[in-house]
Amino acid sequence: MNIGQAAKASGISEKMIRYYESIGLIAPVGRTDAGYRVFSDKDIHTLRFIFRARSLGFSVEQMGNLLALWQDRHRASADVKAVAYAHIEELDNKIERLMSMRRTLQHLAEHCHGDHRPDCPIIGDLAGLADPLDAALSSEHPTSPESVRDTVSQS
Amino acid sequence: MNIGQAAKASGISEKMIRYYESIGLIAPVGRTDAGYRVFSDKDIHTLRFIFRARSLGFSVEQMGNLLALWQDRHRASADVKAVAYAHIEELDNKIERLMSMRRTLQHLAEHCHGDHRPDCPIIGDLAGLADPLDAALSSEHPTSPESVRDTVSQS
DNA sequence: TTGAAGTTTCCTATCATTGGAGAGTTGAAC
DNA sequence: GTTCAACTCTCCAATGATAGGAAACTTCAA
Repeated sequence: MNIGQAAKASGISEKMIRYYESIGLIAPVGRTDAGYRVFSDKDIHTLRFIFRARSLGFSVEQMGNLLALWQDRHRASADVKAVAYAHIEELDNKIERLMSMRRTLQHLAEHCHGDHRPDCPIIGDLAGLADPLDAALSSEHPTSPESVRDTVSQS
Repeated sequence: MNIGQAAKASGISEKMIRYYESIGLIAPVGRTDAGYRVFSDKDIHTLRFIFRARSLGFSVEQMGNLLALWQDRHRASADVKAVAYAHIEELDNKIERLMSMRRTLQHLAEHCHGDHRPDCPIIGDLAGLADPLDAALSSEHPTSPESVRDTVSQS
């Protein structure tokens, strides 16, 4: 099997297959006399393993660990589980960070008129107004850099 | 104000301030005769704006748009709102992708014995078994590359 | 005057991935 | 047999946001 077929069969691009080989995530595969890579069924299977692990968000380093565990007949499932839970925790952290951003932004956006007027609590928050919602709802002037700077330097 | 003080006051590292200047996100600031950057109150305020936008997950490009809107006294709040909602959608996509990974991984991990035995539905799933949970729960042999390959090539 | 701390620019690296250039190989049609 | 398209090879560069370091220069206080 050539690299093109291997890419199609595994879901991993040719570029990435070469890359994974270059960084040692996968062992160097066979070569023809002309230097073309030759992929065995086992190689393809390893690539599919990587494809699935990647789609679960595992990093290259974690995939290396998982591959090692996969190839270890005497592994303890507890070790695999530990890698999985460590990754779940990472995912949780990322999710929480994104959801926190989302909450803040949603809250600000909900209170933005969204019309032709310049006043906007979103800009107000970014500009660092103490209470961007109130400011936007009550102020008569837009929250542009100059006006904000004035406000700030006056305080 | 020197760059060190500006970094402390804004929460953005010196490195990143220079970077933001180099890519044109912020205009070049003043310089002393010796070439040291000099930050005005307004510059600091812009940096804080960027700091807050970044902490809400906006990309450099989006921050450029937001800065332009901020500096535009005649902006329509609808434009700001549109940028915000576009970003919320991006956040939603990222969150959903991560949560999907989390769900799958959690499901697999819950069914992993987590003991000294090698059988593990997590590895089984990565290896591409049709039903990794069943396979892991019922098989007598670990799901190592060779055994999987045999299984696959037999099918 | 000296020395530490601050600043400058420039180069490098990260992570995972994509793109391209230039050279060589394969395989099928003519 | 030649030709031509499709494929593959290696190497180099770029992405986006950030960090680290080197070498040279400036500032400021002791």
